[in-house]
Amino acid sequence: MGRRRQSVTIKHVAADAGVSLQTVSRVINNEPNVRPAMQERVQASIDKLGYVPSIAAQRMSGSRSYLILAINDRDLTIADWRAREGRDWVDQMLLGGMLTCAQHGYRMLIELVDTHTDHVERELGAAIAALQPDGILLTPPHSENPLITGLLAERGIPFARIGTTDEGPGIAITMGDTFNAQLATDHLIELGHERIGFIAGPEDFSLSGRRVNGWLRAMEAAELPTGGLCERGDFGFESGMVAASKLLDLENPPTAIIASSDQMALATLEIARKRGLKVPQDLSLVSFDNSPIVRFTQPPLTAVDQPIAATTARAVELLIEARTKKLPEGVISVEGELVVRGSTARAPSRDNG
Amino acid sequence: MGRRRQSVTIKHVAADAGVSLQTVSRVINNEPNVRPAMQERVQASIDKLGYVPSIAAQRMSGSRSYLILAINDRDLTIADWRAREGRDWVDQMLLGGMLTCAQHGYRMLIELVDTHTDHVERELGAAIAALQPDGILLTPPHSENPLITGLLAERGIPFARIGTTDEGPGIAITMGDTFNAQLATDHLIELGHERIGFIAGPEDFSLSGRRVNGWLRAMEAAELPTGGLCERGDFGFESGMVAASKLLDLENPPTAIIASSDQMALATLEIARKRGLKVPQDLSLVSFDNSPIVRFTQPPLTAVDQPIAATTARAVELLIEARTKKLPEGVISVEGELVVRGSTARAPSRDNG
DNA sequence: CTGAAAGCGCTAACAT
DNA sequence: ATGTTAGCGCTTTCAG
Repeated sequence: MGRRRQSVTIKHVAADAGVSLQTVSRVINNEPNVRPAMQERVQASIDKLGYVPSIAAQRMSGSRSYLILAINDRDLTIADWRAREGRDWVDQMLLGGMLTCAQHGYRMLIELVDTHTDHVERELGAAIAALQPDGILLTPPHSENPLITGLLAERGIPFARIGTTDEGPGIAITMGDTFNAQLATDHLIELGHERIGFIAGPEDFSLSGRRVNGWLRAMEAAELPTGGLCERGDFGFESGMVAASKLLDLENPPTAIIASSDQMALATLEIARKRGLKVPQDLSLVSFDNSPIVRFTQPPLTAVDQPIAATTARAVELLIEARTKKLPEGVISVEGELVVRGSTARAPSRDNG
Repeated sequence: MGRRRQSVTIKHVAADAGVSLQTVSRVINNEPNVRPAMQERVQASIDKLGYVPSIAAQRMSGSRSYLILAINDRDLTIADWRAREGRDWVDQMLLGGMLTCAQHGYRMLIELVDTHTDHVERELGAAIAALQPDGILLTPPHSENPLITGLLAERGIPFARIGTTDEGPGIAITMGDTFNAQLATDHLIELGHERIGFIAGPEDFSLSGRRVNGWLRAMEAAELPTGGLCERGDFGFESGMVAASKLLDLENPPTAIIASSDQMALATLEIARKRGLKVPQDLSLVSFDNSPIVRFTQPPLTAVDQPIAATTARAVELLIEARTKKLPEGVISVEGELVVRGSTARAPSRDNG
């Protein structure tokens, strides 16, 4: 209704402290060329009046908007929310992103954007024009969409590409997929497993390939065979069933399986149960998301924890720093860790097989 | 870095269409007094240039900020995020709130605020001053904090109080706690249960009382006893263990228990297991959140689904309407529903007891 | 080091 | 029905 104007503005502070607007502005923004005594006097007025600058006005005058935009895929995100299966990707992003933003006086805003339509650019362009964010966080699959990265680069908006190792403009930051897969594989190798199967994710997610590489690397380092031991799924349950079946149908089936997603791990668990294979006695199983549900299965799953919060936090920091420092070149990797639960155990002794 | 100015402004559109800024503004805001032909001409220029108004500028000139602020309790929210136990309250709020906001050209922004400190007012005041939101969504326990509701009322910012029936300024909107508890109780009564225990939530959450009332009402309507059948917990697991034990220690113990939270339901399940009571054969159990985890227990729990998304969506709608229409008086209730799973069954026949 | 002036993009209020 | 003017709160010039 009635136009709500700012209750306390920079003018009030200036008047109270008996200085010019400019000096107040300098104090707010921690700029140099303010004598300590002056700085204190102004700060006292700010505190006294409870003054907080209007972000809109700051943005208007060509300064920052103090807004970081996190762009998520609309369909995937809404599907997760509706499914209510405990996938907490968004929460973890908020945990890492919001808190880091808050530390620097920024806010994080989530924006859902369709990848699959031809008006990605329009949707994104509109969000940028309306909000004028100081930085943008791109999550898969957006982080590998050249239409998007191109647009952002062109407009000169700092952005981070989460979950990709592609070269290009903006900060590339991954969750250590290769490293994490090695971690999981090494864990199984240490438990004496020699035939370790891997259920990969879909090819259009580059992280799928990196995870396969990590597994390959660890297997090769241990001089273990990999031939025929890698099947590909699409991250979903059904595809996991198919892949797990194929692996267990092998003449010489694996004694351990690493699945690239929680759903595919759940599917593997289901297939094992159907075949009378006990987990972990007969088959060890490692999941590749550490989403909440994997703790509630029987047995709870050993899982690679994707450091979503830490990665998001780091990305936000870099984005905020981008205003002053130069963005780092190359790929940044925030490594995950393995959470060992009940689904992995020593390999069954060979004579039992 | 370089001040990033709007690429296409209202000026460009005005020039392109050969009209005044004001006319463009009128078209953007769907205001009257624009001839259809003119409206079309301007819209054509807008589309052609891909113009999107700057929210900052709109807000600056005393118009809307197109921002809805959702205020959540900092400690509780962060604890949930860190625990990674699948509690998806925030996600459901986003699902209902963000999508509804988007339909109206608004954005929803989450802000974490400490309830327990003495500077609640400062924190909230700062958020308001910085963001100048058009509406605010208050979740428990903030929705019942008079310091907050008072501040908001004073500043004349439209706000919704979610999960409360308290009188006062702002829109009060509940998730049908009384109704939902009745629903759960009626379900058990229909299954032939006559002794139905209830584990209430803590007293400082008003919804705890409303849920108890729903249970009482249903029991009384069926002329069933309630004496000694209500224990109180604090929503947490431990308290659920204590409460469930007390109920099952009764001389004439209940054959069914309704727990006011998922954690307390899980605790009841655990206590039942320890005592060799089979769920649902010996004891039926209903949970009062429908958070993701209750689907992964053995057996999966029958649960009251809290319509968080629907409630948030409704609240956002009302907040946006508040600009033009008057806010509704009284309490709005968005009712939930019962999701029947494997933890409820016919009451054990009396001669077996 | 501090201040004064100009302007960001938009809309409310007032013309016409 | 359309155009003009003034100003929102702040920062960036540019002067002192």
